[in-house]
Amino acid sequence: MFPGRFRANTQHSTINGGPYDRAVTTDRAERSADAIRELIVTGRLTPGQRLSEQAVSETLDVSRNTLREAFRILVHEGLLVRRPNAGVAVARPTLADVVDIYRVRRLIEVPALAAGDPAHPGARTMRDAVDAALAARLGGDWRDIAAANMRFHSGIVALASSPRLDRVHANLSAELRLSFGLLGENGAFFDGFVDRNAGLLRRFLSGDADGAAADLNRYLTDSERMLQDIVDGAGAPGAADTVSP
Amino acid sequence: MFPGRFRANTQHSTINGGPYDRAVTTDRAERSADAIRELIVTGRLTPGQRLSEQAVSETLDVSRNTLREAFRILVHEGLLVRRPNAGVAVARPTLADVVDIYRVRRLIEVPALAAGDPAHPGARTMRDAVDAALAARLGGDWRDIAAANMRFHSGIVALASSPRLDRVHANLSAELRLSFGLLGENGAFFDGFVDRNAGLLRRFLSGDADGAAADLNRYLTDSERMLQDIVDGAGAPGAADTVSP
DNA sequence: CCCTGTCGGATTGTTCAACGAACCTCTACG
DNA sequence: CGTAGAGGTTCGTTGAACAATCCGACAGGG
Repeated sequence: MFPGRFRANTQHSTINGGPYDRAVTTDRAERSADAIRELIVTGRLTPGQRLSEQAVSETLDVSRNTLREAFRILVHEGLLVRRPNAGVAVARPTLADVVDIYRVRRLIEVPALAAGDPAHPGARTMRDAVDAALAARLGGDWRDIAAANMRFHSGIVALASSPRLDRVHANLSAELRLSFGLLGENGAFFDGFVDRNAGLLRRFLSGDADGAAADLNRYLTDSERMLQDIVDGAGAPGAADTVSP
Repeated sequence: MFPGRFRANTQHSTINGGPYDRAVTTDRAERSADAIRELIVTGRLTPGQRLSEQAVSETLDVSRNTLREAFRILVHEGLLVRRPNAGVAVARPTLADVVDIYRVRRLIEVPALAAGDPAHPGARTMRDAVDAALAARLGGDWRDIAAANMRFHSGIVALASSPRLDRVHANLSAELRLSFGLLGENGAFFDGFVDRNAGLLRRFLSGDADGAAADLNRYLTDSERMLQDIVDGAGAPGAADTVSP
């Protein structure tokens, strides 16, 4: 009705455009969910923080009803939790959650790698991710390293060529990054893993899938232990919630 | 001090069949989703069938907005598919879907059983499910057998004590039951598996977890092949689909 | 001082009505 | 026979409204 309504067209398809540019973006609720998910996994929303429907709907410029659909998605993914009549808040991963996430990761990733084919497109993803991680380490932003690391592991899962495994794993990654948020600036954490990933990849590409899988298993064990320590250490505050950036 | 601590968890376990009152999910959208899911997995809504927002909202006696939240959940679970500006329809599982579902099932169930402890509560679920299946076979309704069979396998997964695996597996079960809908009345399908489950369970309880896991592996292979034939036979008409009663 | 019960404001859960836009169908025309 | 329109139907999204519930402040008693 009013010009103010329209907004954020950006990549949005024009009125008609090519028939093929849709299917990816449309759908305001999904886009809102993407935006909020991004805020969560990048740590700009912290665990326990409450999200007011009105405030967020104004920020994202969508109606409350549409936003509620977005919340449904994120609650279903486990990134948000809902309390009856008290709205939603960013999930607060517990130690048990971290353990569980790693258990599932191990179950998915290790067999995928052990049975993987170095010629599979997923291997390309892994290679690119390692390169990106090496470059990011020079750049100095540990967030970039973390992102590349995640891509590396999603490449491993891709080796299985299973849409459902990809989906589940993507979800686990998001939950994990939510836990990473507790890292704060303490992300030197990842540096040691970059080389291990590179070695693992070399081994895999050379045909030693079983050896690579064994490497991965150790990696997951070590990584889990480190993350457990972090979550455990940061799990007591009790004070949380309420927006206030 | 901790009036309402948000904690990630509680997606009520849908294992229990009885619609007991218990702190009912006082959440209309979720309840609506449950109702629709039930219609889908019991075959009263057939693959490809379109769901009108207005019609369904009147049937369930909820507003269109609330129903849209329920649709979001089910789309996310893969039981409904959404076409832009054309609403939602019941998903139409393809052969690739069945293959993928079984791949993930195998990945989850076999290790869970192999590493399972006969003293775990999940074993009790398995035992009860076998008993129920044997009873249902006398009763004659193959749907009861199918339901018991599903409970048996969810018991296997429960052995792993992983909330996330439980959730994923429950979702797979729902998708599978959606495929079963194609069975029509042709469900003698399951009869042969009841005894196999019983044998598998006996083996597991006697301490031979590895042998039981091997049984399970064969079971999944056979079951998958049978289901593939069914889906293949029912999905024949060209690549294009569209409902066409 | 701390605990407890109550009250008002704020937020959520849910519904309704509305409107543009996209789709589907059926017709009329070349 | 095929195609272009017209019209109806449904979706996508919004804004407003109301009851139910929760949260925080406040007052009173131990």
